Amino acid sequence: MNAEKIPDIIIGRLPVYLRALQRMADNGIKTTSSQELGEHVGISAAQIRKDISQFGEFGKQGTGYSITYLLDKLREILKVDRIWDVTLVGAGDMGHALANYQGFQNRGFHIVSIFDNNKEKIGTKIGDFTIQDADKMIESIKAANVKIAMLTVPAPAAQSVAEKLIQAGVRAILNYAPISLNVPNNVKVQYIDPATHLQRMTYYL
Amino acid sequence: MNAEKIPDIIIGRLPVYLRALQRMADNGIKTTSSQELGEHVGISAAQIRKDISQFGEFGKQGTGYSITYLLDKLREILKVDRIWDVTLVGAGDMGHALANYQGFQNRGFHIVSIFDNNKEKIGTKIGDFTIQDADKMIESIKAANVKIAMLTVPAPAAQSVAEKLIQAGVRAILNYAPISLNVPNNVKVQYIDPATHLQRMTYYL
DNA sequence: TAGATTGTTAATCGATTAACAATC
DNA sequence: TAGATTGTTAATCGATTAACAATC
Repeated sequence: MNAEKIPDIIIGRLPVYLRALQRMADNGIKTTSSQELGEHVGISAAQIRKDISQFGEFGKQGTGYSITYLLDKLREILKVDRIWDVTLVGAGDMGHALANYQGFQNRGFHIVSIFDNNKEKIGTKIGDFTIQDADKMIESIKAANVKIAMLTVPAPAAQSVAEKLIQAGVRAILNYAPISLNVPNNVKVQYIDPATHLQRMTYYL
Repeated sequence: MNAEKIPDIIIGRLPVYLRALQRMADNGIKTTSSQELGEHVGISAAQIRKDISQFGEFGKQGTGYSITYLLDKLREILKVDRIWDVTLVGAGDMGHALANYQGFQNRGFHIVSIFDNNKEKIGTKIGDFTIQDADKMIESIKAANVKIAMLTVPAPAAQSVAEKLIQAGVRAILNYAPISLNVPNNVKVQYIDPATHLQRMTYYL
């Protein structure tokens, strides 16, 4: 792997490649080309080759890329060649949906705890999980050394909960609350807000 | 408004500005500056001024932007100064969460129908909605002239459902299925895949 | 060998930032 | 008037594309 700094925009495309390759592998395909992969993900072949070549020479002239080999490499680069523990804060509808989501396990993630501050929810179960008291969140996350959180609390609570998560050692937050979070440089945030995503499309209608 | 083509990357930031401004307005704030707004959303003041100025001169030197005026203008530009009908396809956990989501109404969207192909779900209710038979989807969407869909079906079904939606006149798809969709140029897609979003952050951990 | 496709370079294209005159 | 902040220009920075030698 290259020691130079890799632009964030490239890192952002790798999971898309990974997902498409995983799907090809599931379909029993052994080999692909930058051309073919590009058609699947809607990105130019040149860009895919350039992105991948930032990390090494993973292809072969004339034949393209071995899918399983490239999958291994991409997983290694993205550090999803392991299973990350994830905590979920906010046991509303969205929290329930994420807790029941089957797509995490084989993509590198495993939910280990769920927190809420609603006294009526605390102690009840979602699937195998017992909803825990948000007051115990910091110590519990610290003790379990969890670095990733999904945040599905109401917008007015999101910033203060995020600060507690960071205090507890969390370094990556998937934020479902419809609000921009203020976090230090060493903490990453990804935003999922359906209304915002829809508003990115209405302009073109 | 300017007649030149506005880059997609700028359009993508406007909903973020809109959301932050809406929040300021809710807090009773009347005026803001590019500097202040930038601190809220994590974008440089220069970029915010440049983005906004693509569409007109909405600020005043010395005082900044009137929040309600800028809100109106951004809503107009993004075409969310109206309510868009949205259909929801896939009545799983994620579909339920979206159906119950309270955040659409005051941001320009209104769910009008829910479809699924599971015979046991068809006819049952989610909130006020009766789940409809996916076999009736095309004609129903056509008749109602719905242009926006949220897709929460399993990955293997997503492409073929998307094609039916497009055939029915849908031009914007919010895709929750973990797969890249192949669509014509006149159709917009936004992707929400929690695992992909998480994988964009693990690289940095 | 002939054909295919990579990895990489150079050229192009586009986005961001810095700076400041204009002006409220 | 003095101070603040916009809108815009020019400079910088970064990303994408086209092209092709290398090579499987």
